[in-house]
Amino acid sequence: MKLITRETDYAIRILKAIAEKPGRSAASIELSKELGIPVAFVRKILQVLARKGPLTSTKGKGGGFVLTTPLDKILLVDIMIMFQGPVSLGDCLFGKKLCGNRASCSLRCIILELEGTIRERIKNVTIASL
Amino acid sequence: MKLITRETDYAIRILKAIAEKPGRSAASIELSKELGIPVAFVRKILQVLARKGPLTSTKGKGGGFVLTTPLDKILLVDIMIMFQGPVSLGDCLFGKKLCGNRASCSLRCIILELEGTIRERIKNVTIASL
DNA sequence: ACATAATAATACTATTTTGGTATTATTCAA
DNA sequence: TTGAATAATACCAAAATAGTATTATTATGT
Repeated sequence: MKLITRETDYAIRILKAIAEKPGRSAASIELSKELGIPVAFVRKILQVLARKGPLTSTKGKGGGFVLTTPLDKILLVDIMIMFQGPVSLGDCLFGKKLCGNRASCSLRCIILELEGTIRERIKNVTIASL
Repeated sequence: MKLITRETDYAIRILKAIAEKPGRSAASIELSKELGIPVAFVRKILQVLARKGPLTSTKGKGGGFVLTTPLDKILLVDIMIMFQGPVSLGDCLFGKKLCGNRASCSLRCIILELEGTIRERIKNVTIASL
């Protein structure tokens, strides 16, 4: 079981790589080579980051991606949410039904409690700190 | 993302159902009907429980499964391990390689720390308590 | 203006994990 | 000795994750 998925991990690496090139824009091919991630996949991730997140893109020759937010203002959780959805341990096993005694289901309580612990722990973790 | 998987959940229900029939053995069809889980799947789970765990089976007519350990001596973790493997949040994204700076990778540290928290929290949870 | 080098958008394919089924062999007891 | 049960194992299906390919659009240098 994975707390962070491959895409999230790549996204973090990509953000860090871009941050190392201040003042200019990073092209997907460049990032691909540098990080050893397939170009097409890098692009896919860059698109998500540009649409929902802390990058802007410029098209055309000499174009590429630029950070709009410094790494120490980008939260890990937000990247996780972009690529994996909200942090949750309880992802409904049964889509609400079947378990009639959900409210009193102590296993569920434990899971929710642990979920809270995780959320709390990573709440303030920035990309810069990684 | 799920802390416990469907099989684990079913296994717990099955154990509890069997415990409610003390002194006699429970047949898979009976459990299937009672819990609304497909027979074949119940059997598969029962087999694992009988092989690695806290059940014995008797074959032939009137056979079925019987608890060999009371529910308050069966740990949730052990059931989880049977059906999902060891509790872990870091399941290798890259099979050891790629991330050269693993030792100092602070994300990994956070994940391992949280993993420890989870382990600690569920360490003593028994099936009886659920 | 136009060609070209870049990204944008999206749809598709592949792999892995999880969930579930089916089939055949074995065992026990009436 | 036969039939009702489990044992064992191999198979199939759906969903999630990982990755690719294809086509459209945009911007810039000449």
